[in-house]
Amino acid sequence: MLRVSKLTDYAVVVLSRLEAEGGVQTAPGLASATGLGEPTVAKVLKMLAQAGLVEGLRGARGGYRLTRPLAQLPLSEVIVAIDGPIALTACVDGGFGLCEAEHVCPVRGRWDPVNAAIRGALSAITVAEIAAPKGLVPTLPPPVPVLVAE
Amino acid sequence: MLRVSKLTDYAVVVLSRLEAEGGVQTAPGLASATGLGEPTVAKVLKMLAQAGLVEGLRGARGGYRLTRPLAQLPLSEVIVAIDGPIALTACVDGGFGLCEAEHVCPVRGRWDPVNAAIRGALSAITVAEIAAPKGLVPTLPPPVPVLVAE
DNA sequence: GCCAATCCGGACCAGTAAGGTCCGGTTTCC
DNA sequence: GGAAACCGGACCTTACTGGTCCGGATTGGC
Repeated sequence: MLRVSKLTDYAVVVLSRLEAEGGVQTAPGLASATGLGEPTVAKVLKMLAQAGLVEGLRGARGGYRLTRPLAQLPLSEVIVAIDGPIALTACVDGGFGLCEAEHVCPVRGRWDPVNAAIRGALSAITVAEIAAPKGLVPTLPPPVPVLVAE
Repeated sequence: MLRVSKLTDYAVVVLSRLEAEGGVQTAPGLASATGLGEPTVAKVLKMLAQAGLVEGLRGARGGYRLTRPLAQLPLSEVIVAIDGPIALTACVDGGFGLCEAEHVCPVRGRWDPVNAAIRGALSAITVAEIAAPKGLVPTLPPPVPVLVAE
């Protein structure tokens, strides 16, 4: 656990491609460019558009466009857009203790500082940093298939 | 997403109780003290024992004991003990790109710095900090049941 | 003015993993 | 010798992710 969803991973890839190419690009185009499934890419784009990280242009000749350069886009925003609010535990955030069974629920940990620390760490990293440091490297040289220790 | 499992939450509660009371305590005792299910508490304790965060004493008059004060126990260790290694995405860590389909997998993001940042943030927080800042507050005063906006 | 391309919003289903429980075995104290 | 407790699993149910698909709305081109 403590994972982000695959969609978030895809989002970074798509955003990276979006910036590398520049301009307006269609969902099918991005799908073939990234090698991901077309419906999946469309889903990711829709989520990013709802969050305002990309702009969707409808109609023929439509597509998606970045609203910000990736260097100004903290990773935390992408995660929030795809995975929802960053809260490590279920019953926190707002913290009125309104669990279903508040009087029974013994989990009175203060996870808020933890959440804040995670948010801080994730806000300090931009998508540009993890997308592709210097240009895209679509394929690595095939490594020697050594025996992988399980 | 980006959640830790409930077991991790329980672990913090159990550890907190373990330190508050001091000495050796049994799984059933901790269960009733925390209000959690007995098998669940036992499961958490077993995991913590395997990770060396608590010490299990077998036999009658057995139980569990802390191996370290909580102030010296970073939260990251608890998370690793319960949730496994901290790696936000599936195909990272070690990073030989040995996904099942490496030549197809377009996810070439560098998540390693992100993982490192998360680990750093989680290592800087001790269990003592989130467990119960000043003594246990087992029950909050019942808040006025205002209408909760959905 | 019609048609095609494209985004939009949702419903839908299969696979996986968390959450929680239970059982037999072993160790230790009374 | 018996009871109390830990140990190491297996087991099942539920929820959610991951991925696909469809009808509707919008816009540009012929």
